[in-house]
Amino acid sequence: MRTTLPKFDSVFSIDCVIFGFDEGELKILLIERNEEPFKDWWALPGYIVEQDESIDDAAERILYELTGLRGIYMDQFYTFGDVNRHPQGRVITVAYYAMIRLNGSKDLKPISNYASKAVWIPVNDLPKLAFDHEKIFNNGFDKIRHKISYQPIAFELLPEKFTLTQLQHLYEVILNKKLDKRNFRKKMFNYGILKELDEKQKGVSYRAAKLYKFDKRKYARLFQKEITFGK
Amino acid sequence: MRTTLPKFDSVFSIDCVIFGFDEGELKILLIERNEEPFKDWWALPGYIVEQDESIDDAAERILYELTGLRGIYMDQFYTFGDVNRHPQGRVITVAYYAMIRLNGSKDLKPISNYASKAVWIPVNDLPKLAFDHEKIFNNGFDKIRHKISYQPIAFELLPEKFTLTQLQHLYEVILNKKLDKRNFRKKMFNYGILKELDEKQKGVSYRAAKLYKFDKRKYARLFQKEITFGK
DNA sequence: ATATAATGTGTATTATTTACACTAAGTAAT
DNA sequence: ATTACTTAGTGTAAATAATACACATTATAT
Repeated sequence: MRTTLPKFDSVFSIDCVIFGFDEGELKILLIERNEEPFKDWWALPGYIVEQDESIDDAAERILYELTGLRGIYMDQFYTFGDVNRHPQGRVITVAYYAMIRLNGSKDLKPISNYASKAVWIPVNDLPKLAFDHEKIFNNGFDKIRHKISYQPIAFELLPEKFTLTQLQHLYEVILNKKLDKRNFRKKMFNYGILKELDEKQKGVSYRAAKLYKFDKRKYARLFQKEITFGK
Repeated sequence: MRTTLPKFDSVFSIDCVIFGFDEGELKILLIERNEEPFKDWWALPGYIVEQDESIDDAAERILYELTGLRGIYMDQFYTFGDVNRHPQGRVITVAYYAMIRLNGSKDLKPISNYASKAVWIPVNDLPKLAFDHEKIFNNGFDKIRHKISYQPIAFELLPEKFTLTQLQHLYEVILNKKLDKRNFRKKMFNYGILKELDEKQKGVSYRAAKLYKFDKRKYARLFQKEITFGK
């Protein structure tokens, strides 16, 4: 009977699907790999978990190394553990998604050296990816599509102040579906998590829309219950 | 720059929350551990993933070793990767839940030797568990509670033929909530995934209820769409 | 002033969810 | 065979949520 842990060549890594919403397009952050295997391929940002860090910490670190951002909304969504998913050995990867506010920010210079660059690429225009990263991306995209229909995570992708049209466009992009303006607004107002501001859009060449903020307190209260199954 | 995988003492394991429904109670299968650490403690069935098996395969193997069953509904739900969750080294664990039909079957003799026994224990009456297994269980329970509200996974727990009252009791136990009989039936019939049989319950000391079967084909059709967000 | 382009608003219809209580059928005991 | 018991099985009205659908308003630009 085994009383100590076995030692075989196994490691675990983190891969991140980092979503951003910019100029009406949903994008993810991809890196160009700077090391073998798949050197020079596009890939999801990810790396091996250090021995003394939790997987959540590793996910945050990787995000930080690539974007310089901390305290971002991240969720673990699935772990990929097929035997041959990594050509150099047994590597299982825990996948996270993150959502960040882009605000028209440019491509980033990664702090890490495992990536030669990091670029925002529209989800509808992704290149071939290293490893099983396409599968990981698809799985992550499905997850946020599902989640957005019962939790308004969309706010994480928008600037602090946003218009309802921007919010609707984001929903449309994620759900890949046109929505009705009046019904959409009714639904959002009914959630009661929008704070109307005394402010309007600026710099647009047409009628400026009202700006709104997201009310985190009410949000938290609303989605504690989450699941409803009446009497 | 690193070009090969690092080798430090890391392994990954699988833990399973195996649900069963028996005599109106929701239960999970626990083992009594037969090896250190936590020898003689209660724990979730789980073990280290072999080098040449995928994590999904490992989950199925572990379930098989404990129950003798194959082809059971299983879903990966979360990966736990805190640094110190295992006293002997760095072990992350990928958690799965499974649902099996109990049919009043007795406790099982495990085929494996890492467990001295395996016992069905009501979820409302769990002992202290080894490692972080309480956290894992709670997380898994939350997941099925969530999932049952949009996919009728409850059928996986019931015998092939069941009464509506049994089905309702199962929902009530999982949701921890009384449901209204008429509304519940209406809802279930509306799904259109119940096949009414020409048969009744036997061996009960009161009016026997009609038996139903679950229509897998209609189920699959119904839950392909899954998410709805109207026009 | 005028054209332009997006904002912002209401109502009727339908479907879904909820609340609620009694009769019917079979079993068991006498 | 009657009776008592226990669970099965059923309908309707009210409230809420979801859907379909079109035009006047407002700010900007010329």
